[in-house]
Amino acid sequence: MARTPRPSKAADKTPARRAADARSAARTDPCAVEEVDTRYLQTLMGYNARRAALSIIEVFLERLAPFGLKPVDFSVMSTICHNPGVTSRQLCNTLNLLPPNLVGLIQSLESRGLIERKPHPHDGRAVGLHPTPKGQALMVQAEQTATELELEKTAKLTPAQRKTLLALLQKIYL
Amino acid sequence: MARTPRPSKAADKTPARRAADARSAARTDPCAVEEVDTRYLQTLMGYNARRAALSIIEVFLERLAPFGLKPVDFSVMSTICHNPGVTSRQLCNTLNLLPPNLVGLIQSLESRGLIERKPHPHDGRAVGLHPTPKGQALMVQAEQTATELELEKTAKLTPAQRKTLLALLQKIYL
DNA sequence: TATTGTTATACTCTATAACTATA
DNA sequence: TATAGTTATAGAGTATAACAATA
Repeated sequence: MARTPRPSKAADKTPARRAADARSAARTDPCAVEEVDTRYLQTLMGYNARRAALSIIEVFLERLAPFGLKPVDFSVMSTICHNPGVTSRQLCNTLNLLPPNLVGLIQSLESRGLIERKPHPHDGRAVGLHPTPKGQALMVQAEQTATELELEKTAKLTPAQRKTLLALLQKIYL
Repeated sequence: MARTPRPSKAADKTPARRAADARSAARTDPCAVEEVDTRYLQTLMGYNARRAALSIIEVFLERLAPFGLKPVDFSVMSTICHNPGVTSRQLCNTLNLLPPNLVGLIQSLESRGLIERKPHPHDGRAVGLHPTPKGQALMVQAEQTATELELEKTAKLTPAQRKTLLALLQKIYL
């Protein structure tokens, strides 16, 4: 998954120096690139948010594999545990999932004995999703594992920076 | 892609009304969930970064569609334009892509006349990738469009907050 | 008529193994 | 032997259309 990019050697060159290199290269060596300049992409929030998310998800997949949970499974199970009786439709709206893609996931969680489906008290069309004791026990461990790896992946941030980052990201998608 | 969550019918209930419903539900209706609690997920950087990234990418796909560019195409073309002569391997290392997935992408960009492949001056195995004038002209417009939509999607942030957010995200994945 | 949940299905994205040509 | 690029392919993730049951 992660191809570790190695540190750039010329990252501390000034723009002027870099331009001069490019001009001189244009004479003797018009094609070779020493260091890849990604300064423009790094000004884009979408690019940076995606790279950061994938960097965390990569470790998430490894650490949560023993629980048989991928990111979407995890978010669904966590939401069911914190909201017993929630419906599929509510999960879709909350987690930005599509109903057809949730069907197999719910069936899988049910067949593993992690959740139960009960009739909804007010709406005969809907089905309430409830965690089983087994599911709850699993998620206590899974959430702890997730929280731990998150702290590792954000180790370069102070607690205040971490809190700031969470709040600013929510300003984008909420 | 974007499931525009349509406004829920109960979304305009007052907090007081909502709380009253919840209390009454707690007695007579133990299974129905009024509001979905996502406070735990919101403490996870991976969750928030992914949601923010997808929120931006959703608009990115719409706005960049006229240019025939998806996020990865865009990042590859942008990197080629800012680094004429860059190789596929360098693109993979820089953008965290896998070589086999880049092959078809490069061929597509070449067949569209946006880039040219030239022999690498020092390494007979490698191929230098160069933007054509057509490709450069396209990317000037595409980057401007991307920058504009990014500013829209981060409109709730002050310029200082935006700068902070970019720097903190890079602390995670770089 | 609108909504919940479902089925079937297609499309995109990403990942792995193996090959070639060159260093 | 190691690396750049490629081929073929498999798997996961995400998308749309249409249907049955209920409101």
